[in-house]
Amino acid sequence: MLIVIVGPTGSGKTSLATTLSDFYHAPIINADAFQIYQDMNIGTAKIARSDKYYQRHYLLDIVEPSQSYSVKEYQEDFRKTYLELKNMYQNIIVCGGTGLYIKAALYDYCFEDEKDNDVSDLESLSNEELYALLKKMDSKATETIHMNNRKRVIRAIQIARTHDINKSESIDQQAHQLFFKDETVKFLFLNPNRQDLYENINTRVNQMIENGLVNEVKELLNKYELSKTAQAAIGYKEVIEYLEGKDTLEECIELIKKRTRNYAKRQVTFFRHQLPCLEFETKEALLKEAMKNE
RNA sequence: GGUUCCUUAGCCAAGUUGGUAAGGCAAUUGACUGCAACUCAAUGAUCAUCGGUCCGAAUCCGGUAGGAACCU
Repeated sequence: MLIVIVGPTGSGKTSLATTLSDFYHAPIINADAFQIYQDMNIGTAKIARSDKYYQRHYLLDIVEPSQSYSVKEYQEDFRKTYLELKNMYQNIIVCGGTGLYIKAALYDYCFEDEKDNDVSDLESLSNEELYALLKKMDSKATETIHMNNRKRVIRAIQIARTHDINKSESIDQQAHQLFFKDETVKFLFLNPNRQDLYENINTRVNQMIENGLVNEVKELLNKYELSKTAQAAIGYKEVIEYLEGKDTLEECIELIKKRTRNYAKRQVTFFRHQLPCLEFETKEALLKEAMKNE
């Protein structure tokens, strides 16, 4: 059985996963886009290396912050790890907050090899022009992508002109079913009451600062040239701006809190609608379901 | 005590010669197939309050409440 635990940041997924890991004697595969990175610990609320449970986690610290990483790589890494673990364990836990990664890993999303992905020629075009262009190359994609969503419009154009089939066709070819067909998958969604969640996020950010987030970022900057993806992490990009003198520490902290709250909200929407989850407001309720029958 | 000024959605804030209120942030809801801790969309006020002038007032006049500055 595959037990997938999802929830917004600060909901308490990690401790849940630990409890279930004990109960089922199961390893935990990380499904968090930034815990993938080495040396990004405090800001991603990653379990400590010194923690006795650390060894049970997979796909933590597998990439250097100087490298970029994306869904495609995650899909590959996940599936490889899953197949290896499957030989040794009856149950496996997946735990994380990156909905897209989970969906791509578990469903039959299909990513082709990327060829020439230079889109600099598109950058000067207006949203309208881009949209018109996409309409010609993949008019169906136009139905689901909003004109103002530049990033997605450009990506769809890029797919259409570098691959044999465009984005819509690729999606239509998929069966939209679980990739590992003989596996039972349980999606459990921990969704605490909003107010509690936000309060928890606020105090957690304060703790990160107390635990030395600023220092972690300094060391990170010394050691690596951060990749575009690694730089995008909430908590890191804000501290970088603070270190550059663009913000006071106070403003920086408030910004991290705000962005984290916004992010948590988006996560909730994703889990609610994009994955077939059973939703629970408390850890206890979720555990009860997770430990049922077996 | 006196003079002047201010009061627009949870917060910041536009509002032109009076013709039924820009925008930003937050919040809520939603989208989501290669940067996803990303990117994007939708949703709210009758303008402190009472009264007056006017066909019509957030915009003009007066009272009340709250606030700011200066003066004594």
